[in-house]
Amino acid sequence: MDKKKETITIYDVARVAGVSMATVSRVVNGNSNVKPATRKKVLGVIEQLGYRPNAVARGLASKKTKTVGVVIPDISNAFYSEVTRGIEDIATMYRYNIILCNSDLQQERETQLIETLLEKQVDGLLFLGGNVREEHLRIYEHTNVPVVLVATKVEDNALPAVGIDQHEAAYDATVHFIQGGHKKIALIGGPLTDLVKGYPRYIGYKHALEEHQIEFDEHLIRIGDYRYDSGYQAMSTLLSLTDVPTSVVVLSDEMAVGAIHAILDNGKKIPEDIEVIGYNNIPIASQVRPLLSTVDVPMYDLGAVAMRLLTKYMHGEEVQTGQVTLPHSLKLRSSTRPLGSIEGEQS
Amino acid sequence: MDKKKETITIYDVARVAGVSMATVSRVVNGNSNVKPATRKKVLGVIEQLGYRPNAVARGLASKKTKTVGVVIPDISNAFYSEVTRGIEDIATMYRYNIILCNSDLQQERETQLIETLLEKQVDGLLFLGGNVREEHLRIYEHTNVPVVLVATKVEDNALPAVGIDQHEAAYDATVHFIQGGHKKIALIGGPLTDLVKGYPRYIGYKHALEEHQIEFDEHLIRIGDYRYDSGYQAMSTLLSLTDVPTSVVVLSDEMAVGAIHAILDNGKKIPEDIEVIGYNNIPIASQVRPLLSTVDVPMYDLGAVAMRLLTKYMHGEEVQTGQVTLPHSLKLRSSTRPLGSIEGEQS
DNA sequence: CTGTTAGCGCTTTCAC
DNA sequence: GTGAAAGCGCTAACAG
Repeated sequence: MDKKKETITIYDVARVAGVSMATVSRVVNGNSNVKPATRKKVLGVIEQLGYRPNAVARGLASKKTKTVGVVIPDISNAFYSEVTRGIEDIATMYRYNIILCNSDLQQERETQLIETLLEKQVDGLLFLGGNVREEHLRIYEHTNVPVVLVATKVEDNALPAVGIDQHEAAYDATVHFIQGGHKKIALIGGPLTDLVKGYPRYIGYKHALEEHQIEFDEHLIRIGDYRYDSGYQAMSTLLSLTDVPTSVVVLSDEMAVGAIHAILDNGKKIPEDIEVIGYNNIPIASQVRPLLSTVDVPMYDLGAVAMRLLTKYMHGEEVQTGQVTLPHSLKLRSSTRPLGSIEGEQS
Repeated sequence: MDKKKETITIYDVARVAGVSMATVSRVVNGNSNVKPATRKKVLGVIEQLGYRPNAVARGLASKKTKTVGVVIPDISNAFYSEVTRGIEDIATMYRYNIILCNSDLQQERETQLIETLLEKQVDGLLFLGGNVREEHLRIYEHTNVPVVLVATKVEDNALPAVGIDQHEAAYDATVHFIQGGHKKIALIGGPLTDLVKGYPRYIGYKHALEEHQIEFDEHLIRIGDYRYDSGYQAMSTLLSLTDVPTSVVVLSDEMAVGAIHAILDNGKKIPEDIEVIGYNNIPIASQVRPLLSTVDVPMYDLGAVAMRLLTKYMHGEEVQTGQVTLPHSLKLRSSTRPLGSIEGEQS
């Protein structure tokens, strides 16, 4: 029997089972007020007819879609895909579906995606990375859909957010080198106009130097786009300095791997000649030689906590705006020397 | 004025603009049969009220959601995320939205996701990688929703699919080594029970040897799970052979990078001592030292072509079942020696 | 060009 | 426990 073509509805099930639509609806939704015998009969008919509930109709009638929208800047970025894993696991647990959308780092597309998601009547929205702009805020203001930011934040903490302390993480990485006796510590960072990552991390680096009376030297600063090539480029120019740095804090693992290769291609040794520390601890950090020391960011947890927060929010619980800060740590591998093994090569 | 709380509908717009719902619907949907003046007025009211069309209601009424579901085995796999890019670009072009779902390689979840997507009334379905099982086929049989497979296929070519010739690609890689004078060519592959990738690639390798009268040696075969660690492991055991291979075909780039590191950690040189060739040409292939030679698979195009095919299918055009095969090639970098530079070290 | 009128398939009071 | 009936917000004939 070919079940193609004819869509079978709750009405069909009701008719065949000899009950009302309401009853069928009750058993489909696990409502307890149904006599076991009736339930069994209905379930049988559902099976027999191959009935599949229409989520669109349900969404319209109940004004709930059990769906949350996730806007992600770049799906091929390991950081975000790991965060997404955390989101998905918790969403599955609470029986929410995810609509994952890729903004591809384009602002226009970002706004458009949020609009589309709202049109689709998602019950909640997770916005990852990227900059939250005026435009977004205006959209959020005019909707009742709960929004949680992940790995980004907004001025005035107007929205709930989950992230780490970017300033402190960069500070910690820099201090590690200072404690190792380094004086010439270079930085390969992100655009300083990026108020979420680039700038606060830069300031963290700077503060570390200041607090330890190390002179800040702007020649040791390079700005990349967080990707491999820019890390390679940046490191290459650093290597051409007359006074080559003895260590470098790189504010993304991908750039750090690029930097490592630039150093290696230059004939220098890691960590003997130059030590490198990355940021995020994505898989590639342990798939490169030497193994990359890096700031360990709890990516999965970022997603999981955010999704958990969102479920509370969607269920009407009060949710604080402002950031929930998750802990980070330093994951030391072989692109840095163990502390205590300092030789005297930095003047 | 706070637009929160009250949902404003097409009816509100109609009332304020002094027209009928039908007219509002027409302008929202870009129907040309509206007097410019009327259109303008309606548009004004929409703007003023901040009206946002309800896609759920529209979906119910029109029986079209302009949404396609994409089931992907692993979002953190670079291969699939690149394919997804291709899908997204074409989808955007044809004004379709994407619901991206991650099955996490779990079969049960795969089936469940397909069901959910169907409940959500997607207009089409793209199924990436993974094995298409009986269970799926049964679901597909009972629905009118067009399905296109990407980077996988099914027995009897029962469904339209887009992919490359796996057999030939592995064959080509192997032949490259044979032409380079190699006799001891190892293979790090995937499970032979995997009829989509593992097995056909293995057969491609085997055929290449056979056709060139090179003895097949099962000691040179290792099976991994396509990931870094398994590549490292596999290569390590290959390295401990009394008769170490002089070249190795690795059926995923991640495993290939693992293999490279195993070789390097073993103190051997690439490509001088051992040549390595990978598979897929994901970004990491050009972010490793030495740069990885690999089978260049048109990942983006796989996605783009599949999505294009699906749009045709959704628009009622006849679509052939069976695979559309896209071309692949060898991308030679520095983990292999240039052909013609053969020295005599293979006996 | 524009309005009227049925539904789309389901949930949800409100009765019984 | 179960049913009847009123929508949810929108589209799509059909009329005019």
